[in-house]
Amino acid sequence: MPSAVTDPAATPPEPQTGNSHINEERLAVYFALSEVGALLSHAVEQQLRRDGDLTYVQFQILATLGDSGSGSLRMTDLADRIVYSRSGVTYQAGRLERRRLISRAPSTEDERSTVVSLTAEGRKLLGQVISGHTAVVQRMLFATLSDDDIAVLGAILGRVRDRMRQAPPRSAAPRKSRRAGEAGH
Amino acid sequence: MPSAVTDPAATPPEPQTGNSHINEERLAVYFALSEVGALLSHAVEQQLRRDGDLTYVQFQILATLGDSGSGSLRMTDLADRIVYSRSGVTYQAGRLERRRLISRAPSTEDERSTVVSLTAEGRKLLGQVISGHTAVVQRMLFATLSDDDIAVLGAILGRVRDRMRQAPPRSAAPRKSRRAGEAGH
DNA sequence: TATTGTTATACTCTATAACTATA
DNA sequence: TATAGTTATAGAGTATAACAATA
Repeated sequence: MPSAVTDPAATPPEPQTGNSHINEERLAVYFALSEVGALLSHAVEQQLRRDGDLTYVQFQILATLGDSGSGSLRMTDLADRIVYSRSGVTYQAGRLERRRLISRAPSTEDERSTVVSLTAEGRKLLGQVISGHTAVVQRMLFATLSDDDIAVLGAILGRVRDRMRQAPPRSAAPRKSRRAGEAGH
Repeated sequence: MPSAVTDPAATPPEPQTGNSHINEERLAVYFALSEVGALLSHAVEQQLRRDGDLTYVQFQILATLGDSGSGSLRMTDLADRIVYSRSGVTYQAGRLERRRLISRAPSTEDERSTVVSLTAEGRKLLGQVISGHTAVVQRMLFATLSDDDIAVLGAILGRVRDRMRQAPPRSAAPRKSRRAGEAGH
């Protein structure tokens, strides 16, 4: 990672109160987190592709369906759960449907809606893929750590995650409102 | 995150020796790490786009050049540093060159090579963007944590990262050799 | 009128291989 | 022959808006 980030000429003009600002140690932690996240997601994506020829989003769709008791969801609800745009879900659902991993049918209750369902084939593939998924995570992430490490890591990351979820997207100027279409990365 | 991952029918058939396998707590830690990584990188990408209309890869290119004393690198060296395919770097360099943030010129030493250089404009933009970059990381990641937390987190993640770097891509069957073309996500 | 989902369009990015030129 | 870089091609994914059907 470039150390240009620590260039004094480039640091923000905030008051340096000692522990309120980025320093070398914090940068190193940030880079470590970035790299671990990137390596882990890369490994997971490789595994998903190898074991099921699935992208991460496609896996998310199958897993979300598999997780919903009935195995079925409306397109909109699916999009909301995985935080993805509707047209994006339509596109991905089209690909999964071609492979017979899901099926789509109009809802009987509300004829505007489309209900997506996991097929038997889709459920089977999901089971196969999840097993490799957990194996990768165990090998890449947990094999290195003691139970204490895991507990501490979980406590810290849980706190950061909760804070991030609340954090407004900007310091000032709250956005008009969050639109579904913005969600798709 | 779907709990289908914890479905007993889907767990790998490994011996459950107590601390060698994924359990609920570990899954929660994995999900927290994934979510923190995703939220952080999403926030960083938003910031880069907002403050400089740059993608992360483009920022990496500028930062890597800015970090190299001279502000210049060969295309191949640049590709190696940011772990990206050559044709991908050619494509991104084309975009950055159109915006006059970098320039390309044939090398005088080896006429096969192209030397990429940060322009004054590119250096200026880099400085502007980095300041927002560190601010985002401070706000999203470190504002929540004590100095102790940061130290512990750094120690654990550093260990995981070192291990991940060594880890062979598969359990068995080592690949023929790592090709540059594979690196570009 | 609002909502659900699809489609059309255009653009970005990636992967692969072919290609030019220099060494 | 090998290396450096570009280009051509095709495909995946995304964002936007327009659209038809239903509520």
